Amino acid sequence: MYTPVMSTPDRLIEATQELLWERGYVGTSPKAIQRLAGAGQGSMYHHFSGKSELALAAVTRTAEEMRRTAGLSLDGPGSAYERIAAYLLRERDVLRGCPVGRLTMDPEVVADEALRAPVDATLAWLRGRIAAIVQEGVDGGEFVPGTDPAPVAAAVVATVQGGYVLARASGSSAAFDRAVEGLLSLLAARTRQI
Amino acid sequence: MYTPVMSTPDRLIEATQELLWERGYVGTSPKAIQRLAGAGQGSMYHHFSGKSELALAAVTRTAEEMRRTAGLSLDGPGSAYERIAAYLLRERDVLRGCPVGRLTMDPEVVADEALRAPVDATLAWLRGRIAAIVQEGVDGGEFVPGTDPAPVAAAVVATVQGGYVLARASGSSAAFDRAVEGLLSLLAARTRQI
DNA sequence: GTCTATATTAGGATAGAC
DNA sequence: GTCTATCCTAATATAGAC
Repeated sequence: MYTPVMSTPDRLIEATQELLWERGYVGTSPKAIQRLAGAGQGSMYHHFSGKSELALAAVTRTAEEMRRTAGLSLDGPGSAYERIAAYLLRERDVLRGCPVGRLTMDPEVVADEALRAPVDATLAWLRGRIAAIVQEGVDGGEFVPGTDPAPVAAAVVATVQGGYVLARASGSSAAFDRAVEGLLSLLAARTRQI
Repeated sequence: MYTPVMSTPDRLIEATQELLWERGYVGTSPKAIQRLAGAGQGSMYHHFSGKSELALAAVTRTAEEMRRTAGLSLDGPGSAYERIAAYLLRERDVLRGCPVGRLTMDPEVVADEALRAPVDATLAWLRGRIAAIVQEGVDGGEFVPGTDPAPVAAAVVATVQGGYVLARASGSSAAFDRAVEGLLSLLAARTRQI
């Protein structure tokens, strides 16, 4: 039977994704990547020019994956409120935080235009997608008129990103859940029965 | 005339505060601290046992300062909504992010009980203080009944922390302002004229 | 208290053999 | 493609002189 082993470049990228999520760019060393990928020094430098090139590949892939995951909730069935709630309430490994948002705290990521670009694009896409859903809700009479899509969408995304901060500070996912609960209660007050 | 020069320990702590804010624990080296503080190697190790002890002093001080700053808005004049708005809208160096919240993305901080404790305590205090203000607002008839203080407070703090993430991702403070605007618009809808 | 030496390990990569 | 050898700098201290 055919055994689909991941290629060395793929294993290296995946290991880098893991480490960037856990420790950030500054805290991730080439040696740690090699160890986690089960690849040798020479192997890594054969496939990639160095840490920064690997990081770019990893961040790009993580960003794609996040869009796909978020899309599952946002493009699902239900009213506008329900889809936003589905996004906020979906299963998460809260204490690990967001693999994309986390990178914004890394000085080297923010300083590197190429590394920051996919991070920016992903969060901008997320805000835009949620704003479009809010707009649908306003147009369909689900949200009360005067509900401004872009600010509400920014608040939704910020609540998630900030929820991770609260959870990691307290060592418990409860704080994340609380923040989401708070935002949803405020948002629910802007809906009308339709 | 008396010239109040900061003591070497104080300069070391302040330099560490700066670097932890900018680069996190993992990204901050003893050498960088010494350079920024204008202190020698031996001097630093004379006053502190090492990086971790210095970091603890710095984090503790940063946490105190954050409470004081937040208190200025939250304990100020005005209605409950106005004080929360004052907190959300106060002058900030948005692109630098939160010196306390930032630390939650650092694996070594989260792993170290002593370092995480002041971070946790500060954010918990902030949530509690805001929840108390929301409760006042409910009791005084300013917020509609059924407004649940703790979740709303968590959402407020999460919006700020997440707003920093959005701002740093986009390289502009506009995203932070948007998120705050969105949350305030939702919160305003829960107020009644009194 | 501060300085200079010294030590050990890791970070980040290049060179060339296999 | 992968491995080992080698290189240079930084990280994080300790030791002892001044």
